[in-house]
Amino acid sequence: MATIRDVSKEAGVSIATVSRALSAPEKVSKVGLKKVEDAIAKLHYKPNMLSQKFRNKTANCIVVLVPDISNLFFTTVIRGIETVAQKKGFNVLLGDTRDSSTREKNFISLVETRQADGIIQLRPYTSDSALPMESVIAVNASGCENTPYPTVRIDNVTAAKDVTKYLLSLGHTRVGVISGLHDNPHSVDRMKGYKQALDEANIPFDAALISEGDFTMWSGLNSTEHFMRMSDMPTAILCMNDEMAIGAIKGFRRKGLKLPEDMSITGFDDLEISRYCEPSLTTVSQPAEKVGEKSAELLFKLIEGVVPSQTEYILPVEFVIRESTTGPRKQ
Amino acid sequence: MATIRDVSKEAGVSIATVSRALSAPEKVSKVGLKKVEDAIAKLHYKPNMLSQKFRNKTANCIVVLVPDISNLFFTTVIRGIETVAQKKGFNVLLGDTRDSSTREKNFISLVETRQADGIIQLRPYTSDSALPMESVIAVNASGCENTPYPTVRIDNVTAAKDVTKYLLSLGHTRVGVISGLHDNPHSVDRMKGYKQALDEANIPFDAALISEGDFTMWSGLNSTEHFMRMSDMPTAILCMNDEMAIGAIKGFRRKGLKLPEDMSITGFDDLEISRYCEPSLTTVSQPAEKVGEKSAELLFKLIEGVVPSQTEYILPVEFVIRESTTGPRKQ
DNA sequence: CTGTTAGCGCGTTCAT
DNA sequence: ATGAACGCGCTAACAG
Repeated sequence: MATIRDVSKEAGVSIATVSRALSAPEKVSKVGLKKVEDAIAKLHYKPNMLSQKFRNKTANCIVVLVPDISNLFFTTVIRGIETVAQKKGFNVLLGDTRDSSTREKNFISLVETRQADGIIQLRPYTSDSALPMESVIAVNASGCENTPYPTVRIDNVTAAKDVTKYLLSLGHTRVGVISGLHDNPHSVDRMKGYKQALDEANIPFDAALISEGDFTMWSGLNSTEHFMRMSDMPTAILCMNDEMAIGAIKGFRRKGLKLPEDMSITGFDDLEISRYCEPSLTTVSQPAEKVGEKSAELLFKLIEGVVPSQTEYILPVEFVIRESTTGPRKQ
Repeated sequence: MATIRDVSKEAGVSIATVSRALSAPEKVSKVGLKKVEDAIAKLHYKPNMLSQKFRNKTANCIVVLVPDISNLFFTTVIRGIETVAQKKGFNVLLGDTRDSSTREKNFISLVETRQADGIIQLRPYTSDSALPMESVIAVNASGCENTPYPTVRIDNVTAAKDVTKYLLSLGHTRVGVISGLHDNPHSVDRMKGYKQALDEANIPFDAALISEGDFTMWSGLNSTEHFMRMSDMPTAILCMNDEMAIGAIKGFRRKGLKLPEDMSITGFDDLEISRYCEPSLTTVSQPAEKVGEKSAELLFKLIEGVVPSQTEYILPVEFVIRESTTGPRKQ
């Protein structure tokens, strides 16, 4: 492993000249430059970035905290982050937390120990999330209401309210919900929107219409059991993400229901797959990649010490109507 | 930012003692340890890992080169890699190459500049992939036949052959293929298996039955146009991955075909979603997470300088029969 | 068990 | 335009 010293000897110049040739070539004479370049080529010299980082006290690296790397929504956000990081010359460290706070803490300590310069957290804030804001620069992507640090998010409440209103407008009066875990902030916000829509339509809230899932396809499928057992089944189900909606579709079909005639289903996220399922999914399209880009831009501003004009960005969503929703059957 | 020197002053001991207290506490007296611990707590000291890495000449970091981070198959492999890396105390840098060789080269140089200790490449080897093996420690996950460096893979040829044989055994005689790009090594290997099965059954190869896709759902859907225009359509289609199979299902359904009665479809990979589509997908289940784990274990051996007993691991696949295949309609 | 010393590879003064 | 010298924070000898 050739070092800068080896190059300087080979080129017959000082270390400082080699260093300058690399970082500020305009400050080096033509001949000097040539000698250095030749020596570098001959020795196959590559600067030791570990040393540079140490010297410059910057890791040029950010950590992305993701609860589940095999979740399509998250990976799309990550792609947006990657795009911006790339432009800035930063690397992205993968922090696959798997909902373990121990693992999360370990990744956070990467910043505290200078192995990374900042964090983007891809899960809604909860009070136990314990990001030590005083020692760590962080941005929350896909946040919720009341996130106490910089965040890029959508308006979950309004989005869920709009979906519910749409279902009501089709003539549904009993609208079921397959929610995420009840204490998940996304669940909380979306449930709030659902209730608001019911309220405005003077439809009483019925707890029996809520089935708690955990954002997985399996839990969506599983929830259909609950609804099928009801004597007065809902005619439409609002699912709090696309995965659960896909699971629900599978579940209802297995029971012999015709979709969407017997049951309207809506999702949330608009994964690419949702266009291809049968029936294709009516859902809320989140600008996942944009969320990633915006979060990264915000984080880099913070890292550079710029005080951003806003610390909360609410990105617009788009409600996409496809085949999985229709009016209720006439009794 | 407190340094080790600050701690040593605060504790009234030498720098070396602090260092030892951290890395080899058994070599420090109880009182010394206590003093150091108190000082650390008081100063909120966190060791500068950038410095440690520099000193130890190891980044404790590996790069995962992935063509597309929003591909479910890849992310599952990554999860396996992450698990093992975590155990080893290594971090995972995300190298989202997006099939750009420029980007790929940049990530490779992370190793050459000591920012990472090794690479796992999640795409089949091609001669242009240009991994400089002499200067970079690397493992290829999801490789193909004839990969010239350590690799963990499945037997694509046999797997595709088995799928084809299964379709033939159901009575299909015209079996179509939706392939990946024709020069993609996965496509090549799987096509080889397809042809072998035809050969053994004495069925002549018909180029008209091959439609070239690019492993995306969209290309799968698009390929159905080709088959629908044929006067003698195939009765079964082997898709070279699940995404294209899902796209194909959508396409055929739109044309009014009944699945699987009018057309049997098979996939490859066994994504989680494939269990939930309609009809659920008959496919080849790859041990994606295992592939990731095995690759990482192999890479760490290489990093540690251990000469592994094998440099090629072929992991078993499982053929999963679900609803998307049946015998051809009687004429 | 402890402290002193000498670098790791690089960038950056400050002279020349 | 160039070089000598210092130090970033830490670990690993060595000597005591």
